[in-house]
Amino acid sequence: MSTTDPAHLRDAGRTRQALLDAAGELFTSEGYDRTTVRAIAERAGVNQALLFRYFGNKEALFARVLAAQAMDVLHGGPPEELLERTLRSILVPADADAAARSGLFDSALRSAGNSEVVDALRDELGTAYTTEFAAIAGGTGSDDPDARLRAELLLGWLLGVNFLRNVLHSETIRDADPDVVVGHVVRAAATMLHGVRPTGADPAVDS
Amino acid sequence: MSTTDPAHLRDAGRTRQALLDAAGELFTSEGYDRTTVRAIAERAGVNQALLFRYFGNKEALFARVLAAQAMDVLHGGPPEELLERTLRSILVPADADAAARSGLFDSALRSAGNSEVVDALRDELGTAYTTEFAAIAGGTGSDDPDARLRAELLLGWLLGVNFLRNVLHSETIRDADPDVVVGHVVRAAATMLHGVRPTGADPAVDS
DNA sequence: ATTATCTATAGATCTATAGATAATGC
DNA sequence: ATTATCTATAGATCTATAGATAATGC
Repeated sequence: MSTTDPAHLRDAGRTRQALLDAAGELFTSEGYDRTTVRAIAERAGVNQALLFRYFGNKEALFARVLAAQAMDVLHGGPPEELLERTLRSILVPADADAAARSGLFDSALRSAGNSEVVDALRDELGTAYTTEFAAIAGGTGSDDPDARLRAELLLGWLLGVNFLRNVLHSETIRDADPDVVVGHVVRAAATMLHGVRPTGADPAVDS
Repeated sequence: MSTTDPAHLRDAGRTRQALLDAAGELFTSEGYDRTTVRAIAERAGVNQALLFRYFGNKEALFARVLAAQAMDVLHGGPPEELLERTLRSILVPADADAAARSGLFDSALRSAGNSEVVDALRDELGTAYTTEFAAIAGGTGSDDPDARLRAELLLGWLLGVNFLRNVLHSETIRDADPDVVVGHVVRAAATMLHGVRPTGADPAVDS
């Protein structure tokens, strides 16, 4: 790892990034309130005062983390695959990146940030997701209120499944075959999104 | 209200209940961490030291609140109606009771109680819910792993929708017709729970 | 006399800042 | 000389307890 690299002992950019990474991991696993600035600095391997130097305060750092992670997921691929892609990143947080990414939800979820900054940001992210889903649900126009509703219900599902999997560490979901989980959700989502029941033609009917 | 009733100025049972009620409301709206024992006592209209006298500590009080609310929902009606019933209590928290009830989710969700007591309790409640759903999903036996998985995915959906509605205060969900929301979710859930697509016979196909 | 309630405070956090120190870049 | 980093601490919480006070029940 780069932590032991003596060539970067005094690098503002690296320190900043280390703080962002550490904050992302801790906010994800502990939630906003239980993550102390001291813990973030310790994990980042830097002095606690630097957090304030680079981000001003704890909430501003949180907002940065949230925004960065959200954009990562949203622009990780084509919209049609957003559901499956997000779901898989929730189910199989193989690498540290993926785990951090799914942390977007947890962070938003478990933080009760009352600050206007954080609230506004959270609204913005929620809207971005919903709009993306609504585009799929409603075809072209996302101005169909029902399409928007169905999109939001879907977002809710992702939030909840992620919560069960990555916060409560549900054994049932952890031990399940991701393909099976994705199958269940995608099938049910199709029912809801397109208002269509899959034509009986598909060969894989369970049991 | 009874707060002004001079006949109950010095009633241990009433004080205890007032603390439970106040704690339920605050844990729901603020989460565990942001709810201070002082705030609970103030809302209950009693001295802050009494909370410790009657419940020992903050976490024990939280566990009490969580257990009480969970049992309320689980035993609020027949199992077949659990999904719709829970969903409606999430969507239309008409009275204070219903709002408090849906708070079960929020409380569990937003608290990151690391205490073994709270963790154990949360596991227990999750299992109770999942078992109830699994019974519907898998017919008689809830030992079918896939039935259990589908049940848990459903629980996750409820968690997420409740989070959007009652924590993030989503306008889209708040303004939607509860019957429509229930319709979407129940239809999609049926697809997943019974592995069956609804026979085309039903008259209400959207648009 | 018993017990519900209140006052006052100990002790342990946690965020944030002020000011000193030391490593880099010119 | 500039700026990244560290030390030390102020100031504001928050949980929990010890001990005093006052209302009830016999």
